[in-house]
Amino acid sequence: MNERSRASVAPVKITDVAALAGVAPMTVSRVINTPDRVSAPTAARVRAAIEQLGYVPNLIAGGLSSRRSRMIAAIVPTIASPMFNAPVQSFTDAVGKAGYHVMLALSGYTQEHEDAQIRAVLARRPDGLLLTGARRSPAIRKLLLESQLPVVEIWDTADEPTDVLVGFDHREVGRAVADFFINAGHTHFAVLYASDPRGVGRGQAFAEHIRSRGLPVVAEKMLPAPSNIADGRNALKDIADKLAPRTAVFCSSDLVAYGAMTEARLRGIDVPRQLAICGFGDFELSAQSHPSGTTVRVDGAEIGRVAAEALLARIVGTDEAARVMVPFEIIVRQST
Amino acid sequence: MNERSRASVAPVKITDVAALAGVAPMTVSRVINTPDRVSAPTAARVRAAIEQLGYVPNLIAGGLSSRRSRMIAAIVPTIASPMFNAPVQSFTDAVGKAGYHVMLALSGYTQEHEDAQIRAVLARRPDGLLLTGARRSPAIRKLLLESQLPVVEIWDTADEPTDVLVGFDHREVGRAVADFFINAGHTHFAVLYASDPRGVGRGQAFAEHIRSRGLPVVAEKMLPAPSNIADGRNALKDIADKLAPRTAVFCSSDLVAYGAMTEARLRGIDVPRQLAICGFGDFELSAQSHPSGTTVRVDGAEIGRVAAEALLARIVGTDEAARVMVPFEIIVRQST
DNA sequence: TCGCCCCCTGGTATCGCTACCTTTTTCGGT
DNA sequence: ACCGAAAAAGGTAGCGATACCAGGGGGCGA
Repeated sequence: MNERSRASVAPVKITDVAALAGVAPMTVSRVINTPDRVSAPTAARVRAAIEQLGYVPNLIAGGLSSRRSRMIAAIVPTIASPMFNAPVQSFTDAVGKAGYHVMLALSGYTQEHEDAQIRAVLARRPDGLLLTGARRSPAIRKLLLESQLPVVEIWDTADEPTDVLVGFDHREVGRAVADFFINAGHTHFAVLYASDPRGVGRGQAFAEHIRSRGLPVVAEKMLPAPSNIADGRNALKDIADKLAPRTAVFCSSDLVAYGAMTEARLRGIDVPRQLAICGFGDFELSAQSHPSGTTVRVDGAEIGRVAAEALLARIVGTDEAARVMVPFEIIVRQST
Repeated sequence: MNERSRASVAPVKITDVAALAGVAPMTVSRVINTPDRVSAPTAARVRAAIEQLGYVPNLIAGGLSSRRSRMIAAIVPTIASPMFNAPVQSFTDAVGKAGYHVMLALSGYTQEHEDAQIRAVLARRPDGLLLTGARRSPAIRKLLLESQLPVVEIWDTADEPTDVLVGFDHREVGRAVADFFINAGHTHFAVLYASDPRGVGRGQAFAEHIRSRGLPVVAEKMLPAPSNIADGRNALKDIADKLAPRTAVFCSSDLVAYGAMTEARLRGIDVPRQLAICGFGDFELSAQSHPSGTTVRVDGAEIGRVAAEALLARIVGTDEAARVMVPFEIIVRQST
């Protein structure tokens, strides 16, 4: 053990502050945590002592004592894709205002890794947990239920969520896009989707809905998750020979859609006249590219905010588990 | 205080495991933390007990006792821009392999907020700290130095970094791009840069270098930070009437560059013949858009990895403060 | 066979803070 | 002026783990 880094970070502890201010440690604790319960002159004296000594409270000790870590763990697949940025940022901001820090863990897109991350963060005794998606392995589900930890699952829906859920139905998105294309008069359809459970949900529901109307799905292709622009370009290359005029393609993310659109134009395929493209996520790129991209918009920031509210309510214990469905919306732009 | 959420998360503690396995708590601790120091049969018995009880160690208690939180705090301006994704992901992976969790905090682009975030995370007694940029307020610098906390600053350079530094010189980038444009035969120049210190560094160094060669900077415009595609489009709109033929514009990010390129093409300005554009960051968009975008590439993942290594070395106390400069590279594509 | 040393294990004392309860002080109402 | 309730402050006892030191047992060299 390294003496230097040990003794150093905060030699000043609450008893030092208390001694300097001439009060009991408990009073210093109150000044920090429940200032209302301390008289103004005492609080001022304590604050002066804190300032003078440069005291930084030790939340590890406080957490052990109070059994509250004031920390919420959030596990998302990745932050490399813009998809989860908005919810993570707004969630972080919202719980931050309530005095909680967020410990962010990245799960990739494999369940084993997510399970491992969940187990690992539980060792830090978070006061709450945000998870992406609503599919848990049985062992983890059991662990979470038994721990009675407040949990919010976002960005998906489920018949029996673990606890609180704030999301939407990806299959419904797929069907809505299918109807949108059908109503626009398209006669042939294709779908490119990432292999994560939610991308698959959107893509397969799209294809099923098309077929249930007796219409042809000329191409259905699965991409790696998370998928990017290059995946979209390559996928369009692969399916280009199957595209009839008036084909409409649904992509599981705006990046894939942008890639498909770029590749189509390079091949002389007119977008949207010969090929209509719809993405998902409403990334800035879709609004600002030319031609701009039709997409499905979900208010990620809203999801983060609502998830934070619901989880915080759950933490203080006032609310029962809630399930909030957030709307989605097809934003029609130039690519359709 | 809510009884339910209190008593629940882990009723099982180390003494329970010890009792079941018929050993002392200390031995259970050894099985978890230093398995080499426990005999195989004992370890097996303890592991069985852990399994049977579903014991999850309490890192808060362990952290208080050992004065090691096994946690590293990372503070970056934002994760909404792709800029910091790579370093954050690779840093997280690398320190994760060494058993550390990362607590990610977002500072926005204001120093006050960053200062507040630093103070807040110090209360959790991280074993190390990753900061973006190398400019600290005097109070924070003093706090960090006195705390002797291992710190790594990334993505910038400084004469006197707080501790370890892994980055590059943004002004050098600006000059390199200026030389690149000059050598390509451009006669007029423009620059669009975000108002964060590093964007300003790149942009102003570019402009100064151009002027020092006696050449004209026909437009110099500051954008909000973080800046996006729309900012790039608007900026090009604003400076369009100042653009002479053979003008070259340097943008402080690939998003701005892409926006500028999109807007230019909509206005019938030929890229790259009438207007050459260079961005910064080598986002996937630049490689995959058409025309593809010339940019400056910095290996963010490498920065994250090296920062992790250096910080971990610092934490175990073997290394002195290091300063690692990572290279950058101009990637020439179709926009120039 | 004896003794030294190392391997393994156990006991004790915190780590820094807060929950809980008790004591002291303040103050309005009559 | 007194009483009782409420506000303010203090004392004590952990929270759940690990550092540190001590002790017991077995292997190996003399």
